[in-house]
Amino acid sequence: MNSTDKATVKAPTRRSRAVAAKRTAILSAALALFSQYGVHGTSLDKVAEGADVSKTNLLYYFPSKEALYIAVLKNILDVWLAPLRALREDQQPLEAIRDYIRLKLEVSRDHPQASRLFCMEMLQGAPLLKGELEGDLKRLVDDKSAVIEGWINQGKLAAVEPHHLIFMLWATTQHYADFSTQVEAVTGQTLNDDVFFNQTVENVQRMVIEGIRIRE
Amino acid sequence: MNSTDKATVKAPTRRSRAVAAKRTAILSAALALFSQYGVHGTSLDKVAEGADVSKTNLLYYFPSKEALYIAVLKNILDVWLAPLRALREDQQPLEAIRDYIRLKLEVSRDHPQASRLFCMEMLQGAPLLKGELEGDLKRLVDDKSAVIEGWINQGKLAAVEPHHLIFMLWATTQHYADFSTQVEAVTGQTLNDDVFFNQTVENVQRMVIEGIRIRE
DNA sequence: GTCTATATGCCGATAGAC
DNA sequence: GTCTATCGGCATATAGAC
Repeated sequence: MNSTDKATVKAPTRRSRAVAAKRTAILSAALALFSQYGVHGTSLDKVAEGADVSKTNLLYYFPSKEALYIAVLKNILDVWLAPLRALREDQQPLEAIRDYIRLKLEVSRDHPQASRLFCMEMLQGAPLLKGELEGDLKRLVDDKSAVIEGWINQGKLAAVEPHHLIFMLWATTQHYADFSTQVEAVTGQTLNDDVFFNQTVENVQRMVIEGIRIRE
Repeated sequence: MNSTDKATVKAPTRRSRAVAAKRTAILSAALALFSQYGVHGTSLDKVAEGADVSKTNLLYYFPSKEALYIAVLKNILDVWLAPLRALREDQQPLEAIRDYIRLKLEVSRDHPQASRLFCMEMLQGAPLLKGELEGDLKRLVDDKSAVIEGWINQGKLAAVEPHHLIFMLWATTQHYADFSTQVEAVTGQTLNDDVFFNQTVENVQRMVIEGIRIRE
């Protein structure tokens, strides 16, 4: 900590802002590289270069590569979970799910690196996130499963296992970020193309919604 | 996966069989490690140890780490694509898709490492598979899209973009292999559990099928 | 085909001046 | 906080004997 300035804690000084900016620059460069080459495939040299700082300086802000990686993961977890947090029982279920799909596809379009890094961590068994998964995430999913269960009991939704519905929502929306290379190879298009984005939103919404709608 | 080595075209001697066995042992150990730790996170030492050969010996069979990685990828591509290849227009569409989902979930259960390594490669932009993706895979997907299009034109399937339906099938089924850590953290169960496996098959089938069924 | 020994390069992290 | 210099370790790959 900076002992020369007692006001550091309250009002951010010019210096502390510069420090914060450097931290975010490093985190951003790390996310870009980790998500493409993996943690082991990325050297601190490259991260430093991407953030325009020296490697030694980087290690001043983050004491080790693992510490940096954990910081990156913590940063993106919120973005990733935000759409699910937004699900609430007082909404109309089909509208809520329609909204969720659009939101999550926006995340896939606007934060593909976060999505991919998260996926990569999961593939490896989530050694650094296992705690969060079994704690916070499980609670969140249990909570939202109860919401879905409620909708089903009110006859507003077809009887499906809530967990599997949540997995389907996750899988179908993330796919466009995580497998964007494949999507592009096959369709020749990207979510960044507005027409393709809207077509994707509508198709995913329709298939999922029709699959869980109640019919008379 | 269980394909025998074709290096010796005529009569396989005892020696050539031993050689083939070593190659597959190395490929198998490499798949297990690469899919968990990534290529960069795995040393040839560990692969050699896993295959019970010396590192120098391993490098006799595969001249470099990259050559080994490519060999592993080529091996699993077929397994991964087999279910899609099985889609044929003369089938009843809903039956065909129901079968596809079960087949692909069996792959997720029985070859999770292949699924994960494939996913990992995709996340990184598929530098070594891009050629295959834009060639063979694109042709296969175009072909199967035409099949789906045919079903739609015959009024046997709801009007959806075939590509998005294929992506949905891929995404929902692979999820249980690629994100098995998360699935297990949330549900406490695995596809290896027969009850959970069947529940998964039924739920995915129902949600997807209901989403694309034609109703009067 | 299989081994021992080793060349060679990179990378994470530390020491210490300023 | 930032720099230069460097240590120590590990990993890929090769050389050469058997």
